[in-house]
Amino acid sequence: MGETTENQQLTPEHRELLDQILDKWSLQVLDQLCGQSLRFNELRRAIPLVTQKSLTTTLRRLERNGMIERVIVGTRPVAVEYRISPIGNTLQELIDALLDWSSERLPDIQQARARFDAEHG
Amino acid sequence: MGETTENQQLTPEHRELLDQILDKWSLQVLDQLCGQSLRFNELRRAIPLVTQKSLTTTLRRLERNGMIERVIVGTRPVAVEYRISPIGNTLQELIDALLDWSSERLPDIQQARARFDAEHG
DNA sequence: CAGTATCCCGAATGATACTG
DNA sequence: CAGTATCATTCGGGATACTG
Repeated sequence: MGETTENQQLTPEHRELLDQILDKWSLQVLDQLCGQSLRFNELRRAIPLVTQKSLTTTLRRLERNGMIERVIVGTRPVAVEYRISPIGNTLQELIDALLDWSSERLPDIQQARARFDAEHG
Repeated sequence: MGETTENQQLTPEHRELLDQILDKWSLQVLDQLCGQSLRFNELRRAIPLVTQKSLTTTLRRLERNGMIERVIVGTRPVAVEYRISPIGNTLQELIDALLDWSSERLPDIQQARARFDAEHG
């Protein structure tokens, strides 16, 4: 606390990365894969409103960034399991922190929204 | 560690909130307002590529969610200062943690990307 | 200065059909 | 089952012009 806390700069590179792993669907996928492996259609059922295409895109991007791992189970038809990776696991803690934060602050935020909506049209 | 860590659920309400404050422009605005008040055009100049419209939209949404405060300085023409709010300040720590995380993990992630890109087309 | 109001286009998303 | 391919659509963002 006595030190000047050295804040990181938000470079384009960081921003791009965070954009790719903190977006709407990615958060829900990572949330689902927290602690359990799931197959494509299991994920699809677990995440309301996601389309096949959006889910595929999201999974590919998360895999490309090393956040999740795609494991092919060579059964007939063929099964694919998705699970969190070691890197992704380190991100989980931060996402949990964000969820804790939003749980804690949501009442204040809803109040702020109500006040804003009342003051403006 | 001995306890089962009780993970928060990512409800639609939480997801919507995080979507509104962790998006591309919001992160950059919050980053800029960390530790200093800035005016509209100062923000605009500080954030490359942002348009007037996108900046306005972002600022309104952050204000509505109680993350920033809009202070009208009643000079002639009129000046408006934007600054981080108390709630927004609690979010700053988490954003800093995300930036630290991405700085730390970026090499691994770039390696994962290279491997993915090599294995796929 | 700090916006609002329009128009408009391209990227992202959805719907549908098909495949290893 | 786990996708890919294609087409249709929407919608956020950009460009531009105007205002308190």
